[in-house]
Amino acid sequence: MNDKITQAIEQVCKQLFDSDVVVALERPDEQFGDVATNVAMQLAGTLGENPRQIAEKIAAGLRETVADMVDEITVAGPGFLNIRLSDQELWKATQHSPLQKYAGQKIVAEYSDPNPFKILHAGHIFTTVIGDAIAKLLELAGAEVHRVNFGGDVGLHVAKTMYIVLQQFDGENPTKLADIPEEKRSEWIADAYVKGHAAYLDDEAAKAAIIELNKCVYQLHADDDHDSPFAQIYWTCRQWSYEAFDVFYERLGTKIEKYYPESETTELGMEAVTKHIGDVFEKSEGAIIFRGEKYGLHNRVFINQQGLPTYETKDVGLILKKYQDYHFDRSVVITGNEQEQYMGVVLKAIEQFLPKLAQATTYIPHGMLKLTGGVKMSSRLGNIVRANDVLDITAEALRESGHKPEDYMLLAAIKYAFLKVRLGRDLVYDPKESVALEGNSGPVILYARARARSILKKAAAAVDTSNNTALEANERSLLRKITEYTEATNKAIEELMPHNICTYLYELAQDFNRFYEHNRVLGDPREAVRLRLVASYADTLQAGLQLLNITASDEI
RNA sequence: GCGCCCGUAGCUCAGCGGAUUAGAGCACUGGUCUUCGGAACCAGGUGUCGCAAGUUCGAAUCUUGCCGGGCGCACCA
Repeated sequence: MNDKITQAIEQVCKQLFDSDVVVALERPDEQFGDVATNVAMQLAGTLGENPRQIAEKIAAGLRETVADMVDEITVAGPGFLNIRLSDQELWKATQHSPLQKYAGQKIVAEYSDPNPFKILHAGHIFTTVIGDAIAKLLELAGAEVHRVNFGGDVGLHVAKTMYIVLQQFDGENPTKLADIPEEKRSEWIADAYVKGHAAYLDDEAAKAAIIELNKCVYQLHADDDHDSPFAQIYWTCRQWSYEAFDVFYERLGTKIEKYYPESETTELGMEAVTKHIGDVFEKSEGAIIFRGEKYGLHNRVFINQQGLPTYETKDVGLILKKYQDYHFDRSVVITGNEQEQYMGVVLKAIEQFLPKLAQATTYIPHGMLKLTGGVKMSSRLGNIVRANDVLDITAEALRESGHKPEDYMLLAAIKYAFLKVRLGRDLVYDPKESVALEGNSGPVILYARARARSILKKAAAAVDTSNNTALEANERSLLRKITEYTEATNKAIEELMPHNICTYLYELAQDFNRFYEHNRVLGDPREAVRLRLVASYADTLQAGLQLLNITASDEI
């Protein structure tokens, strides 16, 4: 619909002024019309004419070419061109056709990134929900999306965990693994990490032992060792971590199709970095570094003094590995913004020897998750808020408000709360507010949808889809709001920011509530048309919720 | 010290260059309705849009400086 109007305006401008302006349509205040454009003001500069006069000329031309689609075309203010569509065109506009910005593209979306040998913390649930919503947006825009994550199965944190495990097992005794009950595995690993981390900080001997273990873990991978007692413990613990991730993702309603462990990216990374010592990387104090300061960035170590790859090199390997596996058109990487500058350095380094891969990468940083009261959650400290804690405090909030903490409601509350603020901002999470039955919350949207579905179920009349019934002003107003879904999703796609969807859904629900309060549907002479409105409204809410990966229910 | 991000009503946030009064929700106050799911609707009012300059016909929105907060700055991830 908008395409036709846009084309018509461009055509008229071409005919009248021989101008090739690109027309951008906006959504004006309702009193002015359904769509508007400021082309006349743009043209005024180049043509040296009064923008209002230009607008009048364009309006006259348009009245000829799009007469069948519009009710009224007016000129207002400094030269805005306002167009009021016909009812039929508005109905057509409820058939949403999202911007196909990524049509036919294969996109690898990396997010969540939990580390095996550690526990999932609150930040992971946040980043996973955000990553999921972005993946959904990419799919809506026509992409084939592959969801992957990246986690450290080698490195100091692994050595810290293994140090305590070995202590508890009285050495390399894999048979002791059987003593750990299945349901206690992730807690047990988490606990070992926390203790290992503390030992590393407090105890010099432990620190030395952990550094040694770190090398052992790298060696284990180099040797492809699956048989030694040490290796058996290592691989089993890694597997247990991955199983815990599977459970977590399933509960959140997502599926990560591939877990990239760092161990599988080190070789490719080392190869690439080593190959470019001299032209891209350089030696410094016994390490191999990238001199980011040449580009206004930080210098970073890629291979440390012991000859081991740092995270930087593993990330270089990761992008190569992803490309080997998928031959993607675009790689989207989503992480917390504390890594933003780090990422800048890695991408700049990659740009030096693989410019195409760097250009095909979209990095999306998001903010930090905080609890009400401003408590920040750290992944390094032992006293962290765990991912499950977030689910638990939300369940508790539901109970306190007198509701069953069913998962669909729990997740709707959490996901919506996480997604409703502009991407990039820190989020202050208030579980009470997230489950609130009023205000801009997930449960409110769920309820709004359930209510609309209930009306439709009770309806006796057939829905009037004829376009023969002229709409009343308040009906038309609601319909207009429903058609805005397309703009909301397009904006979300364009910016890759899901909060646009939340903002819109809430506005829509508010508008509907107002309409519904003052207009009867069932039993009213206008029931048939109004049912069509209610159905369209319910469908729109449903589409929006799906985009946010929120599951709705008809019975609440 | 340098760099990146952020600063909008008491609180949580939209708005991120255009239509002379900057919007929601929460909280607070009053009202409507024997309610198609009342988890509703209506009314009531607060803001030097951190501060100051600049660009523009026009700035919460762009630029610069300052103030305040968060994060990052070499062998952790």
